[in-house]
Amino acid sequence: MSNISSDVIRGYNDTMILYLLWEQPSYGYEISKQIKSLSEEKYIIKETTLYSAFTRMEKNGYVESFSSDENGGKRRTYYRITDAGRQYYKEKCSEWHLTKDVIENFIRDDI
Amino acid sequence: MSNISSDVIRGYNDTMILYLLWEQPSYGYEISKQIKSLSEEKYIIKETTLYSAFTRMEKNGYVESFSSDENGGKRRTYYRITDAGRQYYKEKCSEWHLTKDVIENFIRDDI
DNA sequence: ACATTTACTACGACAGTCATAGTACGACAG
DNA sequence: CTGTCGTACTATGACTGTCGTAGTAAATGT
Repeated sequence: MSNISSDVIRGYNDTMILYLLWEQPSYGYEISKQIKSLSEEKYIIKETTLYSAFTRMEKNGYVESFSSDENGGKRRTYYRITDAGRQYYKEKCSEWHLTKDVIENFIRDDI
Repeated sequence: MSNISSDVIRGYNDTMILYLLWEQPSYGYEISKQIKSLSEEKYIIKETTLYSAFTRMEKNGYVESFSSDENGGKRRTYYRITDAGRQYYKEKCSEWHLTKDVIENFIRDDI
């Protein structure tokens, strides 16, 4: 039974996160659950990977964080995608098509 | 202009190499040129990456090496895919389909 | 009341890639 | 016959993203 290896997805975690932030800000735990459900449980991002992605992307200016000044509920750190982040996401999307085409030249379906 | 980032392909270098070894043994320089041409110049594997992949895969039993006892020409180290290597390659192929499906849930084409 | 879920943070290890550098042989041009 | 280019590697060390492990702490469920 072959599983998703993280080496494969490496470099697309950021993309997945940005996809989910595209419409509205969100925070770690929610993102992680959305990745799980959108991928039909096939990919579960590790917590450390996720949070370090946030930190990295904030440093790169792809997201910005703000605290929930709530009104009950736990304190959370929300992340909002920036324009640079949207740009980066778009680049990753077109890169994806390229990459997919390249890799598929090396995949056999007939074995 | 978006380029193939090696982070994406990371974890598929081995697969590409094994694909090329499937029919007959080959050696570093040739493999590297085949990857370049099969990918239509879109992906050029770094020499160090390639040779360290060979070493790793030999250690893992996916390939075995032998020297060309040639007959003129330069001395080369050839690699031959093993049964374990074929098995591994097949697993990577089915993993690829899974991975592709997962990632595509996070790619927008309409932006 | 106690366990589980939520929501993180810290730290260090590891693997694969990459930049850089160097070796060495053969072919071919001028 | 000398120098450059293409071939065919090896060595070393840095870097990046992921992951294992651990710990904290508030909120929610039973």
